[in-house]
Amino acid sequence: MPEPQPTSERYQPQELELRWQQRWHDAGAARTSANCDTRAKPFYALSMFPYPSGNLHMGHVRNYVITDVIARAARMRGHKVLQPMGWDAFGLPAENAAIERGVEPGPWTDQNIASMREQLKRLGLSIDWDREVTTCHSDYYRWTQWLFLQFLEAGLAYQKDATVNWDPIDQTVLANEQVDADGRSWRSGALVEKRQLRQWFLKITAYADQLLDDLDTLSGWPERVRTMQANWIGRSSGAELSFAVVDAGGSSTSEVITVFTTRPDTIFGASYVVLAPEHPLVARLTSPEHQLEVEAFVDLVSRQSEQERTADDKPKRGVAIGANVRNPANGELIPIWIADYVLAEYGTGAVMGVPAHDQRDFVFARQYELPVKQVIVPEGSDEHAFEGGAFTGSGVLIHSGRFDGLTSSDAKAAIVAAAEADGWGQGRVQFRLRDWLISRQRYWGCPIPVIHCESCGVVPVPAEQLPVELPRDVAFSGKGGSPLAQLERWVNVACPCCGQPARRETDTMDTFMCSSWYFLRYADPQNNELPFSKEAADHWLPVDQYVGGIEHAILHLLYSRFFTKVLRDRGLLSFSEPFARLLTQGMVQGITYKNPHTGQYIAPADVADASDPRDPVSGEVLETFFEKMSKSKYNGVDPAQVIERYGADTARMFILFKAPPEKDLEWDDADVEGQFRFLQRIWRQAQAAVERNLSLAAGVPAGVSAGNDAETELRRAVHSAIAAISEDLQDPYQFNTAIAELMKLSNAMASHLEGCSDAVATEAAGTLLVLLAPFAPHLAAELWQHLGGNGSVHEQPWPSCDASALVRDTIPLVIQIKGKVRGNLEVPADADKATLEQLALASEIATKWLEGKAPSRVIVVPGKLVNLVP
RNA sequence: GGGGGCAUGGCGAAACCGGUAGACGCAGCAGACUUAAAAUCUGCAGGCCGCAAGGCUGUGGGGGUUCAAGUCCCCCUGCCCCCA
Repeated sequence: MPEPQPTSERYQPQELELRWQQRWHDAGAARTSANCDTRAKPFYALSMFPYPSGNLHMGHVRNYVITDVIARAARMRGHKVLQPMGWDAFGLPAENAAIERGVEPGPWTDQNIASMREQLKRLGLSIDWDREVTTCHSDYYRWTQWLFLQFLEAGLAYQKDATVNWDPIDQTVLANEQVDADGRSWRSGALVEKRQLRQWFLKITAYADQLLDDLDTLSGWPERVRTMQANWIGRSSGAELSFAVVDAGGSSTSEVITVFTTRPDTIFGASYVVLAPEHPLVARLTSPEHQLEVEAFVDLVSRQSEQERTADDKPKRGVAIGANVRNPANGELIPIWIADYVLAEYGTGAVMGVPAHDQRDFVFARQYELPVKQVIVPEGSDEHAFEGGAFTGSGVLIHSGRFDGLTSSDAKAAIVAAAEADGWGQGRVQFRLRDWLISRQRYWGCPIPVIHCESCGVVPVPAEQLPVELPRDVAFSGKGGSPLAQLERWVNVACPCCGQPARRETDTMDTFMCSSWYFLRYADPQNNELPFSKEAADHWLPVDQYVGGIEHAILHLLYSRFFTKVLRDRGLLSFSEPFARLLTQGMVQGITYKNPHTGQYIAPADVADASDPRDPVSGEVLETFFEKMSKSKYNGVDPAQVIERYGADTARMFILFKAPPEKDLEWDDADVEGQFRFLQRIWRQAQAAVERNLSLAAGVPAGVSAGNDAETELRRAVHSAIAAISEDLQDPYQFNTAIAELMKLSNAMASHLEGCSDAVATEAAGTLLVLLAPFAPHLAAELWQHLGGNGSVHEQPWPSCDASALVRDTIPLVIQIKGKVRGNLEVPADADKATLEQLALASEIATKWLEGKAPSRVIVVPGKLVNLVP
């Protein structure tokens, strides 16, 4: 047994970290008001707030550690920083716990929050907990309701019938994610039915153009997130064209089918028209002899999901309804069909079938032997052969009357113009984006604050009566619809308008509503008059850096952008985009073992030899790979255990060093160990400095100069570390290389410290701690104190690079012969081109490789290389 | 099928604006210290040939531009993500 060393001589992260966390808490170090220097520029660092499951996992840790490093670095650079935290606390898990275990959602959630908050605090994050928000507390959701009423007043919230997933056994509505791939309820196992129910929507489509166009202003967002949003919004320009319905005798009726198409240039190729089975005209136009067949088909389709209906690899099915339309372009009579691949919600719920130039129409036409009429040929080529499918590209029109010979794009304009002139169509922009369905038939959500009155209709709950609180003591059976709807004492209420008996709305809101504005509440969390004051919001927002998972790249970010624009138009804000910069961090993956034959996942603890992983039962060789940590794969690593063993600083350093932030990160215990060793090494180096009586009482010394080689080398290491880390902490964030630079500095200290003056050694040690502070805040603070540092290391100004320390007298000049490196030449750093050329030509390398001949060409890159081309 | 991304040692990765590929770390090997081990320290390390000096080769594959390509352009393969 080795002698236990005195405490101060050993790195004991657990004790030290708890001590500093307590001290920071007592001093209010992370409170925004505490660093509220009015001259300082505000910086808002935001992590996506978590659902309080009760368990902190590594994905959270990565997210918050990244944000914390950014926040701490910003503080040291003189910003006043807002780094808040909160809880996205409504949602299904709490309600499921209520159904399964009879615990009330509210207290259950609060307990989870309490335990997760403690786990979070152990990470040493500089979060201002005074600004914590919890979406399921009425002092928050009161304002979610208030904001809903803003949407209602603006005409942006409305009700309409929509299809929901209905569980016929539990008599309840299911969310899409509660329906499995076979279309069965996750709970009852019943085949889920489609039902029409009156639901609340927000009119996000009214902002589709802005949401799309403003993506171009988000230069601080990853390109791929912007692309995903643009695709989701899906703006396409085309035309609505009207086809008059023709009766059995061949004369036009008053009915008209309007189709949406992005290819008006192909209208002469239309050989039929397809309605969505749900289209309102279907019932009216179906001929008596097709009645039975059509009804059966509509019924069949109603049981399919949208994905099944539109998937490319599924056969397209349909039936004719026994009526015809006249093609307005050429007067031809073509039949009306209904088919599963046409959706009622998209466009007009009707399309023209052009089999020659649309792949789905082509498949459909082949199946039902409908004519394929080619009207576009590829430019400069013969007619297209249709064995492989439709020709969907642009080309030149044929068989299109007076439009023959036009290119597709000219023809689109010409045909739309003709349609507009003759009254059978018009140009139109179509979006893929649909209005946002916010109704949930659930208890554990924010109640929609309206009252339904027989005489007054939909009446908003007056603002002064907010919040509409969720009732307590509710029975959760999981059956019979929303628990709120079954609670007569809560539902029955007097109409605020006329005082007559009325009924509360029993739907609650989609939790995305709560998370679409939480970042605004952080700016002004205690406000009792408004969700936030305009001054506070405009002061802190837009968020300078938002950090979170790519899984929110579409919905959460789109809804938040939508809220921001609506609130701007209501005069509540004066900016248009909530998040100036966005970092989407990669997943944390764990090592995963799987038996390739049985498909079973094996826990790493059951694998005896990691270098030859085998099934503990059968001895079969296992597949080894990295996958997102999850319980079912037994590949999770518990942050609490890592912190207990190595401390939060090691966990932070490992996560930041192992991979660049936006890439997936493979958890590796050996690398964690490596980081721990690195921090221990810094500890020892600092102890050596203490023993040498170095002191940081006067801060990191300035104006230090080098007198010998060791000092020159060390100062160069110090200042190139400052330059590199400063760079790595700026927009493309590269925490992994920043930590590599810290390691290089530590290595340089190990090699040169002995030969250095106290001044140079102190500069190096002090700078290392200051640069380390954002990454390993506890250790940096501790060692700063050991060295007698004045104040907190976290309040030190970010160091600036002394360019003179980087200057070299000589540099190694690379000599290339015809682009291949053949050697180095030590040359004066300031030598000009001509000198470099002479030195290179005179070198042994040149003599050897040019064999005495003069080069035909010489390229000189000063400071780098000379390339001699024979 | 459409859109986007990625591909570099045994592994994670680095490489500014085209200018010495593999920084930094993990794993590994050798040495020092130790009775021994651990820890620590020092050194080696893409591959091939060679005792060595040195040479050849090398960033998924093929082609191109250039004095010079991991980096730019074209084609192909594989993997991942999003949308259908």
